[in-house]
Amino acid sequence: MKKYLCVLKRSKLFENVDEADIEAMLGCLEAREAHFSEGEYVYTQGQRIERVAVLAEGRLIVQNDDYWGNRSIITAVSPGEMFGQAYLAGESVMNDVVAAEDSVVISFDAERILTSCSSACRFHAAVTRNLCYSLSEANLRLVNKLAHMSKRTTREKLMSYLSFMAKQAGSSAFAIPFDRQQLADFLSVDRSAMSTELGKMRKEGLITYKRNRFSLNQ
Amino acid sequence: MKKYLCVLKRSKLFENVDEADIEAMLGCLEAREAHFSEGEYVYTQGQRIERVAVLAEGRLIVQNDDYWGNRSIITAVSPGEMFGQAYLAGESVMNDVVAAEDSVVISFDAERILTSCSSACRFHAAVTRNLCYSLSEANLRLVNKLAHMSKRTTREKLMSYLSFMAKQAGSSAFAIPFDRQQLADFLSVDRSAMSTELGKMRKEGLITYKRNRFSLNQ
DNA sequence: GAAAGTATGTTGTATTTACAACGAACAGGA
DNA sequence: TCCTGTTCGTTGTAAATACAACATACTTTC
Repeated sequence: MKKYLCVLKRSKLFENVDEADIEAMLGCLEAREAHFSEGEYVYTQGQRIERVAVLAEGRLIVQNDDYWGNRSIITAVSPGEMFGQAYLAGESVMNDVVAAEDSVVISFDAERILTSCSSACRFHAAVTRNLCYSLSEANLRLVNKLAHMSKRTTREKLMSYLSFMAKQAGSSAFAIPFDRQQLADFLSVDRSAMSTELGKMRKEGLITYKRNRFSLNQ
Repeated sequence: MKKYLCVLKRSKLFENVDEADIEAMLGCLEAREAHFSEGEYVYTQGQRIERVAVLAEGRLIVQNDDYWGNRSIITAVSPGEMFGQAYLAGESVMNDVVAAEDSVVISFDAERILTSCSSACRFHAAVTRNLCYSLSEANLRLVNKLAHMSKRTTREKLMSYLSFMAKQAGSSAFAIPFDRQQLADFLSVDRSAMSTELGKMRKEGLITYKRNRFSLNQ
């Protein structure tokens, strides 16, 4: 497991913990290394996990098949990324996680992470905190995205998103981290329809923009 | 603060901790009681909080005004509910929280919750765990909702939601916790349009339903 | 600077959705 | 039973959106 310490160090779970300390904690956190060949399932729908995992090597796909067999890709997982932390509280997994390449996963016991141990394990508290921070940040991202997505029209979604970005930038002029296609995907709308709507909003004087630089008026 | 112990006990933050232990922890968690008159702001957009709060009495509205002054209600907070936990990691607040009635808020230092203390404070670890569980559950709820909402058409949203409920129930027949209007609001679609779409899906043999009892076919 | 590739904007049409209005089914109480 | 309010389904119309196809602008590469 030693060879993956540098990947673990890059993960949110072990932020501000250095490799030696991570290594010292592996036992305490009940770390396990698991190997998956391309196409193998890491988790399957219905399973209970109660572990938090970090991808050490390879690439995973989180996908969901509905009752009628329609598959949708929820997300991809790259090395250093954490997954499974949404199932801490014991809910059963609702998606399949499958290895898109030969992959190595290192997982930790959720209870152990949450249960503080003897002072011998100095950085245990840092890991607990990192886990909480990460969950908290994820919550915030999701709530914000949901706020935009729950608007009914393309224009409202855009106004919600652009307002948010302006607030975040603390200025009515700001850059967005998406190109048009990515923004459309993010807001779940059609790119060209969105482009048209942006055009209308500009014509009405609500906004001005060029490429990924926007400015809100009035 | 003693008079609110029974409300705190009902909150997710203090689940499985009894009143005496909560009282013993108040100091350690740096609990503060704050009173707000109707209309007063509990938090305002842009603020940094780094506290987790529980509403002890009254009612709060979490609302968001966009750049052009359009206000939207994000959620209401009832006594016993936790709020602010999405800002643990230090992000600044993106919404306004305003008292809809005269309200009492008890807040706790986020760092203190995450930092394990001497064994004198026996149930501190339980609170840390509760906070994590709560964040984890919220994440799961949000991700699932987002999965439904990011579908483009009403039919796809319905199929996604109904599939999810079937999986959760472990059966192709299940009840949903919403009436039609609530379901439409949850999926951000028009009730009557949704009703029509459900009718079509039934006619095509995909589903059968009566009131809030659904069954998936094929 | 020409060519190729990518990103963005525009247009017309087909489809989907929202909206409004109404009627049927159902539930609870007087 | 009748009355009342609520939920749910249906219909027609207006509006919004997706889709496809193409035009334009900008970038990169040679």
